[in-house]
Amino acid sequence: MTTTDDSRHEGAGADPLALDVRKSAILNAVVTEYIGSAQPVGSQHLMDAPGVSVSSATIRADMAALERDGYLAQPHTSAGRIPTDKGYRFFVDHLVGPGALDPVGRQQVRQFFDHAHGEIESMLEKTSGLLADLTDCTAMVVGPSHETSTVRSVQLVGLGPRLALLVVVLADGAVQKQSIDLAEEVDEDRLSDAGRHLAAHALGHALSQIDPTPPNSGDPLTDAVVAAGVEGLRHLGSAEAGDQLFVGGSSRMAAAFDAVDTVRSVLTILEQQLVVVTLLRDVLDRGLSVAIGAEHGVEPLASCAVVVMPVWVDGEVTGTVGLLGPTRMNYPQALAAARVVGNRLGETLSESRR
Amino acid sequence: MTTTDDSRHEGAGADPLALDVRKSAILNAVVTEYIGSAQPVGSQHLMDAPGVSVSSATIRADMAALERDGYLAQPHTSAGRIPTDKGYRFFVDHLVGPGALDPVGRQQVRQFFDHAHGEIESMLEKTSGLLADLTDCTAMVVGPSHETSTVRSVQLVGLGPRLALLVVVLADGAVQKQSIDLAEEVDEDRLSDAGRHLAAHALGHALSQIDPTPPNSGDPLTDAVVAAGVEGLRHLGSAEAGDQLFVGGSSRMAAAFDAVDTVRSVLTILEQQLVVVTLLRDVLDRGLSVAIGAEHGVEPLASCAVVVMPVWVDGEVTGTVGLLGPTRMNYPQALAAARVVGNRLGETLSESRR
DNA sequence: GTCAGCACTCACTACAATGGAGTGCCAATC
DNA sequence: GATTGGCACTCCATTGTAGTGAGTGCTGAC
Repeated sequence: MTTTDDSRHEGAGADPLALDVRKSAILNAVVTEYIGSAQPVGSQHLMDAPGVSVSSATIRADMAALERDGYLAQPHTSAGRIPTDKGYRFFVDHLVGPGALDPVGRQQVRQFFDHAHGEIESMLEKTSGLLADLTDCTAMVVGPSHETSTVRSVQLVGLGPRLALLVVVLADGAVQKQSIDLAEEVDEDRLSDAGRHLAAHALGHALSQIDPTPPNSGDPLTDAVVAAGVEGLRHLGSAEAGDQLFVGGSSRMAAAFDAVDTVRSVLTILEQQLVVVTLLRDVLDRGLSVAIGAEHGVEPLASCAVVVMPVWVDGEVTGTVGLLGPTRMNYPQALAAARVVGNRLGETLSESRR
Repeated sequence: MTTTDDSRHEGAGADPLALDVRKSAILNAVVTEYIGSAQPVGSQHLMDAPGVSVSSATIRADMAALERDGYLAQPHTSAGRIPTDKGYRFFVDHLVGPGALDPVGRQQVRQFFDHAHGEIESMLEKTSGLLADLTDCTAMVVGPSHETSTVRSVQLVGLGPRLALLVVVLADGAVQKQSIDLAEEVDEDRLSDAGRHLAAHALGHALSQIDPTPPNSGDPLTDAVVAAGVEGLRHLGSAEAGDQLFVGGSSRMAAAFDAVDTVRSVLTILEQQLVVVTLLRDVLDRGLSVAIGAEHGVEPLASCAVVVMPVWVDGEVTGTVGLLGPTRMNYPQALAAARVVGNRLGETLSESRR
């Protein structure tokens, strides 16, 4: 009797997230089952789940308790149970292993990154496609922020009498540009002259750490152009320039929901780069790798979950990979895929920096 | 009596697309009504349509004839009629005026292009958003092809011991890049030397018209780098490099159809840049500005129509704007919006070339 | 605490009945 | 002879009525 007493105390502990061993197993089984079938799960189906070797009646009692505690919900009286956001949260937090990618997926990832080359943008774009393929979710990839990347080359190109284009190549191979309006007419020679001064001033520095006051060259017009160029450089390195976002597999959202309205509102969100980037950053800042339902503050995504992984380049977090799917998405698979792809992406980017 | 005889002859002419004045009016009314309501249109509702001042019985007879000729279809026996692709085609081909944008839309367009500035990519991206807003369709914008644009600046930047980045600025402000694998290790000095040779060779020429055999410089290693650079340039100018496509408002497709499956297959197509660009080009090449249903060969878009307008820059067609919607889209509005936006976009791009 | 048994709930399906929008046809009319 | 009002007909959509079955909560026995 003492043993049963013990387990009962375990279940009734102060921590609202602590659960009976069996209840936990049941919850796990419900989530797993529901992720696969998208149908409410009844007590009968759970009898042969691992860690649950009791009768359906007992399971029913436990499920009723789980519902009372907010982990499960019933669409209607005579239906099975589906997990609530809280239920998914418990599932994710108490996942045993880190989850591994299936062999086929691992092969895909290896093949992709072994052949990855060329422009960074197209690689990130393709990475989002890869992630979407692996997980059947919509994938989001935020490119390395340019604040910390060092300048490899700076050039001023005249486009019109009072219009110049500032072209910057960063160490990671990213090319940024910024049009610069000139107050006065500047001839080609003086422009390239200013370009050289600008290069001398900025080369080798991170975009965000460029001294806002360049040294005087002696010629006021050149100085003005250089100053405009420095301003442009700093703007490119500032947060306003915005990180580039690549969304892949948005069509998967249409397969995930059967309500057209939901699909529409989710797609609308995905069209707003700023919202998506902010969402991913927020989740990461809160130290989470999964945000379920209402946990992220974006109203129209209430029936969605987000999986986020940082991308480490040379010991710094400079990018993000993310997945968006219905709350009943396959979390183990999604987490594994995001982790693996995020890591390999970071490695690949680190290599190309050298 | 002769007058009625005349009108009958008109309707029974050899041209299968020629129609009775009244039948034509009825068809017009059906299309207009159906575009608005998405519901099959009955004979009663057409009695007060302009150009149709006859009883419902007469309308019924005409509608039966129109169905026999393939312009209309009936979902089922006791329902109203909906237009077939052929019906839409007639509607589009016999539209009276060129159709004008509503004042609000016109204001939006004016405001947009008056404030348009900066990088060409972000402008095209925003243009696709504008078009989607104006028409409630998904908008596609294909940027100016780079084949004909002249080279304003060429630069070689070393990224690694055997990796260089070719950065090209074109006259329209587009920046292109291409990574170049070098067979041997090349130091910074020699690289910039090769860059100067490359620039001297390519500056002022259109990307596609660069002489594939640059003059010898005397130094074999430099020559090798220059040759690789020329190849890179020609690749950028070739069709393979692909035109850049911007898709805006893809969420509108979810609102247009109520079958989730349709939405998914359409979104899947929209994710394939090459397919979309090819589709737009094909339609334009066939001299059409509208392709309805099966007219474009893309199977999954069978329930969609495409509206295409060329973008003229300095007397040449270099880009495309397009709209994708259900076959029951608002053609007059879509055509007007695409025409206006395409024209203004062309003007804006032409200006920035100077 | 666990379990078999039992009554109960409620979505889902099938089926018939009804209403109505719309059609096709025909005889009368202009 | 084109047009029209009248009329029978068709068939979708809606409603109502069981019947079915999956699933639940409860209870008393072990």
